[in-house]
Amino acid sequence: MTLEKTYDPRQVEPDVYAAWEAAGAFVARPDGRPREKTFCIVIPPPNVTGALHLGHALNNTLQDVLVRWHRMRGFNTLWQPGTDHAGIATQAVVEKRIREQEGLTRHQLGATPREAREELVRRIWKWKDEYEKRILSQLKLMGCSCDWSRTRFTLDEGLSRAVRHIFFKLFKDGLIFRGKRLVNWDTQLQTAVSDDEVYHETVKGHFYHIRYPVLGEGAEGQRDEGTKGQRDRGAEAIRNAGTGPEYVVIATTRPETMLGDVAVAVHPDPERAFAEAEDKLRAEMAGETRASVRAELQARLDAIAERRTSHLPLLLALRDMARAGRKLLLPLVEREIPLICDEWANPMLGTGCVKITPAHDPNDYEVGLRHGLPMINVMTPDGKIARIVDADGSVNEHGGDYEGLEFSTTGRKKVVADLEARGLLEKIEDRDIDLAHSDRSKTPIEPFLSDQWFVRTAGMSTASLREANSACTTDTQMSSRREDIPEDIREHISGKGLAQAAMDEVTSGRIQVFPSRYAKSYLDWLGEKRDWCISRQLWWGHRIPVWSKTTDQEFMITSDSPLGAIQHGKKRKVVFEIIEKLSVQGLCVLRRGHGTEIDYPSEPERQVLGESSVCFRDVLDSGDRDVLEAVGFVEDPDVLDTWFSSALWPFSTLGWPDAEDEPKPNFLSQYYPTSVLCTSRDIITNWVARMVMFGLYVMGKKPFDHVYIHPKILDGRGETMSKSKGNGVDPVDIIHTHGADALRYTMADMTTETQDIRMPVNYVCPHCGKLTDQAAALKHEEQNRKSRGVKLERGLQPSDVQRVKCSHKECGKEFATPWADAETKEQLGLGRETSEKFDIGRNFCNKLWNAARFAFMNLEGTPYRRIEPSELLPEDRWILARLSQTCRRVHELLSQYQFSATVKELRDFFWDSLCDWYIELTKGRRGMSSLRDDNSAQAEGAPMFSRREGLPGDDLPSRREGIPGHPGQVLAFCLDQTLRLFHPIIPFITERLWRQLNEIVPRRGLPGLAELPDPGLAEHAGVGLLATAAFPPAEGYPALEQAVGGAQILDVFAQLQNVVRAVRDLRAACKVSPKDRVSAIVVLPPDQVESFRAQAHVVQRMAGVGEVTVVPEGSAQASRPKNAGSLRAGALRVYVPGITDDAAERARAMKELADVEKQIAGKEGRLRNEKFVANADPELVESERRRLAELVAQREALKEHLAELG
RNA sequence: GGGCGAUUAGCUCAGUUGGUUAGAGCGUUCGGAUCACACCCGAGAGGUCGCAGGUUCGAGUCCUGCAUCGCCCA
Repeated sequence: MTLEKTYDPRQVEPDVYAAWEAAGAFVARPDGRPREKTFCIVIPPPNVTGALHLGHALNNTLQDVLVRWHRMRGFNTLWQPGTDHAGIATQAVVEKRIREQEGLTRHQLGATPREAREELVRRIWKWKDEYEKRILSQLKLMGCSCDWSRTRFTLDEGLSRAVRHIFFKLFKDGLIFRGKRLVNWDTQLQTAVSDDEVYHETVKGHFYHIRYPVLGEGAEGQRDEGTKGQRDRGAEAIRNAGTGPEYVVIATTRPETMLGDVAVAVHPDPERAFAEAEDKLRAEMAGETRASVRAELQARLDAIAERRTSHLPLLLALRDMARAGRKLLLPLVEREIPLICDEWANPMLGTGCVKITPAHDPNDYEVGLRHGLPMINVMTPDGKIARIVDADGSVNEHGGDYEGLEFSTTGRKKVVADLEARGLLEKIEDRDIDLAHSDRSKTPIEPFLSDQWFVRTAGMSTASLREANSACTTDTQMSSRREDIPEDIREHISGKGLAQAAMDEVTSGRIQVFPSRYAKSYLDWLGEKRDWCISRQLWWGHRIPVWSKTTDQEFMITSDSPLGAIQHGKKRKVVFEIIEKLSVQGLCVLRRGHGTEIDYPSEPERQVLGESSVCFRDVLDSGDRDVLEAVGFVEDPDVLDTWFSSALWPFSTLGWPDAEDEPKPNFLSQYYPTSVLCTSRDIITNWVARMVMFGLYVMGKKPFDHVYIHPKILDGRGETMSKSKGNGVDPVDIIHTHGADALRYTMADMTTETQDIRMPVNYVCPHCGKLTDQAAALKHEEQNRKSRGVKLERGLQPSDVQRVKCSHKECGKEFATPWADAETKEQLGLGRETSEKFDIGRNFCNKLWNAARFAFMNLEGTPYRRIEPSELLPEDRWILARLSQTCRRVHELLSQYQFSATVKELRDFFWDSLCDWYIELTKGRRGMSSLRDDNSAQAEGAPMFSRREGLPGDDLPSRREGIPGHPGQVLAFCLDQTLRLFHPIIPFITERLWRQLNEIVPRRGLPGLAELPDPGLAEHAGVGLLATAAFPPAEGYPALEQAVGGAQILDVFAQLQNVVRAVRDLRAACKVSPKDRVSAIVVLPPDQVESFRAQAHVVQRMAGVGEVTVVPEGSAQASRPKNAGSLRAGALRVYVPGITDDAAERARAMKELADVEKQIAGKEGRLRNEKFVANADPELVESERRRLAELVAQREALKEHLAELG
């Protein structure tokens, strides 16, 4: 079986992966091995919205490196794979497709709401099946060594059960509640979206200044006299105002929200606010020297002074009016609203007064809570103006004019027009507005007051906790499962709060974060202990397992007996029975009173008017549903936030809750807590923090020991790659152009501790094969479109572009991008995406392939016998010392997640040391007899690795006698170790080469120095795969290192390398042809002469030197011959006679002299400095002196040399 | 507004607790069809380490301020 000259991944990867799978190499089995020898990673489940891009390729490459490394180290290893349903993202993508292809909304997919919902969900499952398949195949093509038999999906039955169980537990423990909250509302998708699904964009808008008439003192009384409804009530109010201003002017960018105004606020102490602003500016001024900045500060001070005159008196007057309880008349809807004092009103901005619309603005919402104001919602879920009600719930008689208009478009227009008609619009200013948009629908977000479910993450007092547990649960029949976690831990966690518990894991070091700086964002976020809104108004996801009913007078729940006390007329018995029956499976009841506050769980005996909710741990059968519905319970229509199920991933995938009842060891007991979570920084809060909270809460143990945060992949323009953005590059495209190992090698090589990795993207022209830069192509296309008059709101994304012109002049043909439709691809040819970056990996693989190929050509028949250290040549000793050192470093670096440094270390060993020096040196060696068995039929004395006659050095006396040593054994050993060390990073090629190595040199190692298990024997148990072979030891090979002279041989060889490089430099500078041999005279201290003779062949072979003469310093031959180049390396001097290009040699020597003098100057300066000599480490001072002496000697030699050159 | 990070060769990035002449890969220049590899081999050029101060015998590294860019949170 011979190897191709160039490595072709396509001929290797499929077979290798098939071999791994056939052998079950990735299948994990719980075997009770201790924690120290168990390694588990749960994959951050890719969402099924779309295919994976290079960001995922990075994420999964690094995980696979860690997993394979541990598997080879003999750990019981599990990499748990799976995918995530990604509620909103996936639903949005599928809905969008249905809209585009069929022109239907999700509500139109069925005759009834239930049918529509079922149809949409059915279609999303279809989508999911398609993309899950694609994603799993992408992971396999990358070489990921997951245990595929354990693949999970967040909506699987098992995982859904886990979701219901934890929801139930949280509900029962009083950590889940329902409340009205202001949320980010996507009016198109009609759902709340979380903050991280919102992006902000500055748009051109207006600042509307509106007059709100002030009602006269006692105006409230007048209202009762029946003037309500009078058309010109506003004008009347002004007349009634009597003293003080007639209007209050407020400014707003969203005038339509005024329909929901419930107050106008003014600062409680405007005087102080002015003073504080001025103090702050003066303080800045005091520390400032730059004139321009001072001028600017002064201008701002002047502006405040002016404002003091223009605005302050009015603001003070308004403040006093607010204190006096004066009211305003909200125009259009003619609602009386109070003037209030609140610090939210900024006296420095606009008019200094601010309208308060708690149901439509987050800040106003806070003000509303502070002042106990009503919250009037004036928008419908689909973004229209709602039926306007007033604070008491009565329908506002003027609201009809507006109801049904589009909220922020036609509604705004009419509001503004009507205000203008009434003379209440003072002015309109242009203004840039920061507007929140939904990432999913790209439409503006409206703050919206709605019912949502929350998880409480802050702590509760022990008392309220106990009450919560006793008041609301009926867990008489609960399984014994909860006892697995001691009650005090449960209580402790609930008591201090989930967030605090999760923070403590990190601050205590029980969970370590790499790089450590990311611990801060985790702690900062959790420190806010905000309630987590877990409901989403979607159809795709885990249905919230709660049924609710609005109660009336007859329907009562009391805490002492939640089962028996539900009364509902005649149906009482039925309800009792169903609830009792369900309670066996687990049930609890949450009481909730009126309004927005949660009436829970105090006042146990109070009659409740409002809503009762029942939570079920298990799925209801249809009979139970019917009964519940018959008595008026309604299933909650919402689904859970996707992160809720993701937060369970580390234990739900391992079989919780069922596994708790199974015999041990099982997957849960063996692999939880997992070892490391490997992800990118943008989901530290959404995901990592929540996994820790839920892991502690449910399992009583952290979910992982380490969190490793890797960089993000940016495209050529510096934008992060993302599925929804449309700039993701498919790793399969890279595998197509470069191979999976090249992809992985490059990924690992680029993974430093920085936060981002720039990845310029190219298209491969299908016509000429050359590359076209994507960023440039996009820019070009943008200009094209602009010149055609197309308006672009945002820059083009790769997914916006279907066709691109090859940027090479001689080609210039158009081709289709991966985002084009099938027809265009067919017509123009597909220009795949790739990146030149991956050439690094491809080139590396080819080098490895060829080095192995060379070795295989020469290693046939390599013996396996004991080697005495004295038989080894310097290069043998050196490469073995290097190998041992490399093993150690690789372990150190990988255990610190230093992937780039690991690759660099390995590359240096393999390419620079093994290929460029060691393998080159074996080419000059004879020694068939020692390479092969003595009784081998091969003739002795022939060159070992080269068929070429007359190599330089062949004529040396020692050569003819044959050089001792066992290069075959050493080389086979080094190659074996290299393949093992590289396997986690580039598994395919190493597996393939190792297979061949096993055929050619089945028994290898250095008996007596470093033993290796026989690949055919114990460690492989008949499998014979590198994927399950032993990784080189963490401590390297200490005995071997000692035998070959350890650190000393590294120094000796480094000096030899310097000599070789110096001679090569001289040859190149003086244009000596590579074909020509030169001779060399090496002058060195007498005591080193003998040992250097044993190394001379290195200089000969590596520097193209024919004859080496070694002479002691001071001897007759030690002076420089005529026409000789002169070089120096440490204590050693080299003359190379026969350099005929004097000018070149002079230039080279001059340059070297300048270099040396520069160094001398530096050292002299430093040593002349008494403080340096006094303060610096004495060893450092001494070495500086030594070095200076060497440099001075070198300078003298160079000067002499130059003088002779003339 | 608060936090985190970045700024080092033409490009992409390393640079450990401060200490030889600041490194690598790519690109570039010169030389090389050599017999494992031209996806290769050998040699070279290329940097006042973003700016301004400070600490120190000594600063790419530590401190302060500024500038530009990116991300996260308000």
